[in-house]
Amino acid sequence: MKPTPKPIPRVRPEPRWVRRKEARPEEITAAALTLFVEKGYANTRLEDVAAQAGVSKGTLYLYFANKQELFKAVVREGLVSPISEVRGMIDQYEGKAFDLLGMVLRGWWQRIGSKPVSGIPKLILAEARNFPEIAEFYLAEVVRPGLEAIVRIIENGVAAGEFRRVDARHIAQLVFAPTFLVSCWCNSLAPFDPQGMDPLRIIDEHLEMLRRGLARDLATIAEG
Amino acid sequence: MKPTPKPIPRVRPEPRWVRRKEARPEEITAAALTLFVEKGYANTRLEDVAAQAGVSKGTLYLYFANKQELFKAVVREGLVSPISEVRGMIDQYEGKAFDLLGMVLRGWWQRIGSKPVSGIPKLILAEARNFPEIAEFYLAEVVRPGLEAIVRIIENGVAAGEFRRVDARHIAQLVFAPTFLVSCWCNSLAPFDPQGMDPLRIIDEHLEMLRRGLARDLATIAEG
DNA sequence: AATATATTACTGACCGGTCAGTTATATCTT
DNA sequence: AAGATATAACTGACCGGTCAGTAATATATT
Repeated sequence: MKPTPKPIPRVRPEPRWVRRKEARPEEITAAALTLFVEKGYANTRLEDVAAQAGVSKGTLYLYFANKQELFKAVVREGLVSPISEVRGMIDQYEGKAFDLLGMVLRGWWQRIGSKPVSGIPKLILAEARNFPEIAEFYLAEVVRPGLEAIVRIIENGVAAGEFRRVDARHIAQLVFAPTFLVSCWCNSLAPFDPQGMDPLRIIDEHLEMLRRGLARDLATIAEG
Repeated sequence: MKPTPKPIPRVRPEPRWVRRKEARPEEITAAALTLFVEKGYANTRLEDVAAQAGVSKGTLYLYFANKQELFKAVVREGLVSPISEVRGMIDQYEGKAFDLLGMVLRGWWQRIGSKPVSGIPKLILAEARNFPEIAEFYLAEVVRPGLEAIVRIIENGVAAGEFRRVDARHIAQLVFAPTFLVSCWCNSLAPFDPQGMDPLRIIDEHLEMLRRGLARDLATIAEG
């Protein structure tokens, strides 16, 4: 029988953990986003979130009051910066309304659609009835401002004589529709049918349809 | 103190319940659909489903092996008849491709979009990762056939010289996008913003955009 | 009486949330 | 510079409620 090995005294024993008060919240919300998107809210175990964030379950509760608050934090964090970015882009723009539409949609894919944040709409959708507070928040902070932004682009286009006279509100919803479809697809069915959708290509086709569908002067359609 | 009233012997005591072997399954799946759509899969208690179906919890298990099977049954049942209906409509059609597009989209709203079944896409979306089997089923039985149908309409339109030369597959996805948006909206955020969306109006605007966006002969655009 | 259908009462796994205890780090003392 | 002391970040075992699923029992139907 081997003698019990005497523990080797290490000069610099690696600590079991280190203090990282600043970094924790973001790491936790990032892990939570991943798991929420993958498994849904109810099916995500906080123990797994903790593990993925490299932390213990108890630690979660040092930073978030409970599961709901963690969920809210995930949503808020995921949306704040992207929105303000797009906002900035639109406000300081001068040029053809249609080109701005193109920048917004393609920018959306680059900064949101292709990133993990794109899973948030799916989450909201699924959990809206269970979290009225979040539904309201999402409506007020994302849906309405986003729609409003597109509405203004359309109205500018109409005013400039670039677009035909349309109901800007309904058209704005149609402008959004494909991005919504894409984000939902990528975060739920795509794993089962990888080649089923080509987001960038769809956005391009969508833009072409918008160009033709919105044109006031039919002669300009051929130019594209 | 009143004497405890002697129970009145009834000639025809109403039965506490009656056998309704045939009717149960549908009633149960209908109740389940309602609750699943409202609360999500995990958050729906079978006890509540049973109550809503006017039955006790144990009875559920006479007709469905477990919660998952009930869920699958809900999805399957909700999709079988609507799909075959739309199928029939498309197969036996002769006429302008664009008009058929209009019939399909407006028919979708009448028979699906405005009905409880419209909540199913939301469910699939939310639970796809947890139910690979259902995801596959939905892809195979709904998404691909549905897309294929639209693709054929577009291709016919192109072949007939009615539409410009387009990539039918991507356009088909764009055709679907607004219906998807509408069905998700109605079943999650609409309760918090009732006037936020007017489905029929959106479909009409969408059709107008399609008419212009797909037209080969620009002269025909003005006709609409 | 026999069987199918339904109810009721129960079980046990699971997981959100808690908290007593542990360990890394900062500060004080010599 | 080297302990000694204090603080707060972190851990993980545990508790309690919830709910899917089951077993035992009752009622309807033939």
